[in-house]
Amino acid sequence: MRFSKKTEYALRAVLILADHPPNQTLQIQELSSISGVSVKFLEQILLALKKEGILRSKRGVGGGYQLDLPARSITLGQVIRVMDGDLCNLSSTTTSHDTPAYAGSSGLQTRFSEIDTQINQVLNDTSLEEILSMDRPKDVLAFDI
Amino acid sequence: MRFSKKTEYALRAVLILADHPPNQTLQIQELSSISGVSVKFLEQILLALKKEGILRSKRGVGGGYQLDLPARSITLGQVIRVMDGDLCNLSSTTTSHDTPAYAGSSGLQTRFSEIDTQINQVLNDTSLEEILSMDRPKDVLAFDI
DNA sequence: TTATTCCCCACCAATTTAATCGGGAATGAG
DNA sequence: CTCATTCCCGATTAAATTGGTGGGGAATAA
Repeated sequence: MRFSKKTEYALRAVLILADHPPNQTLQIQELSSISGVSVKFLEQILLALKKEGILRSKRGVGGGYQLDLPARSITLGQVIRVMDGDLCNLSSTTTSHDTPAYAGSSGLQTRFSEIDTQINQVLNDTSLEEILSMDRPKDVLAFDI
Repeated sequence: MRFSKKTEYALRAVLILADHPPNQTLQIQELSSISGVSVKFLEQILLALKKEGILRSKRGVGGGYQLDLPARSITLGQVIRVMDGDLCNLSSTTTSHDTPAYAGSSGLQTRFSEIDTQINQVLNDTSLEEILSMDRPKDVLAFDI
């Protein structure tokens, strides 16, 4: 059980955007060279993120992408969910008529849904801003002056 | 991000075995019809579980499979790990030479490793017995007499 | 009206997942 | 001993998903 490349690339992209001034747009070409993801593949990802209201974009000269919300209020959970859908899902794999005994142990369902909730709590509680500040804790440096 | 069929079927199988008297063996044919999983596919799964010491088996007439440990001391984590390997790994998705800026935000790594720990705690803390008692809480009924 | 930049959909290749097939080896009954 | 039974095991195949490409269309602003 791991995260897909798409999810990983999406996280790279939004972190790059979060690391730039909020009213500056970045073109897909720039995002591509910074993140190391091909323009065409990134395109799919950015469009999906846009459709979900995480990014906004502008066409034509001087256009590009930017976050549609402050980095403080975009969470890992939101981004991941756009790309990968539900986390920790067991029941979605069972088809409609396929319900023999033990196909869906309700106890099992319950446990997995609890786990799902826990994961989501952590992911929905971590903002892009928080990730950035973990990467370069400049606040801490202030104390060294 | 979801669990594979193999994992799901493995969980079905061990729950069925956990729901039978500990010293009774079930043949693969029975497990197949109860769980709704084909004999041949189930075979792969049971052999993997056996190799990891979760099941034991006996060949010939009257043979079959049974848990190699009490249901109380087999956890969801053990079963899932046999089928799917590591849970929730992000760092493994980045290849060696592929490390441009933002490829590995250390803050992101840290957060994901925290999440991984949390998931494992829940999964390693839930036994088959516990799942069964969630499915049919007969202890609760005793109070109604 | 034209260069620029995002938008959209279809396609392809590689990998992984799901499942099947055809025997082989241990076990115990007779 | 031999034979039915039941697990063991590797190879193969089919379907689905993932990762990635390509080509053209639509908005925007100079």
